[in-house]
Amino acid sequence: MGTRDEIAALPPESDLTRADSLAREIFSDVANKWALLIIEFLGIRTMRFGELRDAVGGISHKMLTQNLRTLERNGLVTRTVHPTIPPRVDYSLTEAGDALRAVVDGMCDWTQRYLGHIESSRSRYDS
Amino acid sequence: MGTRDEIAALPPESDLTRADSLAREIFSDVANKWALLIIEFLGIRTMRFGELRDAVGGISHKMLTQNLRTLERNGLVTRTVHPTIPPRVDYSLTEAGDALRAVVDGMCDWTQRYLGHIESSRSRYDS
DNA sequence: CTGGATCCGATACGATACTG
DNA sequence: CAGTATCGTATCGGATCCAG
Repeated sequence: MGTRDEIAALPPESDLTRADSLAREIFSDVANKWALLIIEFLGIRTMRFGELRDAVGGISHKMLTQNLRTLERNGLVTRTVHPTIPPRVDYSLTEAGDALRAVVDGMCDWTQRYLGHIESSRSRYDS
Repeated sequence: MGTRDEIAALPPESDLTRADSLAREIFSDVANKWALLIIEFLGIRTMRFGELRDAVGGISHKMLTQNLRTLERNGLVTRTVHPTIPPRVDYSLTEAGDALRAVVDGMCDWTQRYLGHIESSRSRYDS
């Protein structure tokens, strides 16, 4: 009765189609360059603020603190302050953070694997 | 003779530590909210420009075209123009794009799984 | 319908200076 | 050493108008 076409034309289904606004917000929080890089490097081992800055590389003091605060608020990173002089602060992944790290690992692997493919695609496109 | 401590203090190893600037640039291209959402939805099926805009939701005309161009340039998305009136343009994932989609799927799963965890962590942090 | 161009506000980001 | 605050600048991103 003409409904087949309409069904076929319906919007697609996926986790994010069904997701509420909170899921979208979290996805946006997490799907950003600095947050993922921080997760990736903290996955190697617990690090101090300065170590993390050097490891990530190219991130400013301000962006690092800002992203670490968001990560801490979302419960992906724990912040341990040692009341010494000079102060020492250790950052490490929570269980949730480590689970995300596994995903980011996959993304790093993907980047390595398709590096050449992407490079040649770019030169083709730019010509 | 005292080198053990220095070795222990060396920067950590990881795919991204060894990565050259190109890998970093690609990672930055890919690790952004809109690009990942587009990849995720195109993974369901080939879509036209308008369908994709509706599916992603909340993305502006400008951001969609802009991100699609970058995705196309990097060889993650193919753009097929049908010379009809009105014009019809289909977007779909390449093999590289589909490989990335698998990673993004993992990220969507992660979001769903830790949604409650993150929500409670936030209220704890905000108090 | 798709897509480019432009204007304009929001915010991401870097540099710097200051505190404990 | 770690963190906050402030100031510019650059890029992000939305709204709108016009063209094929």
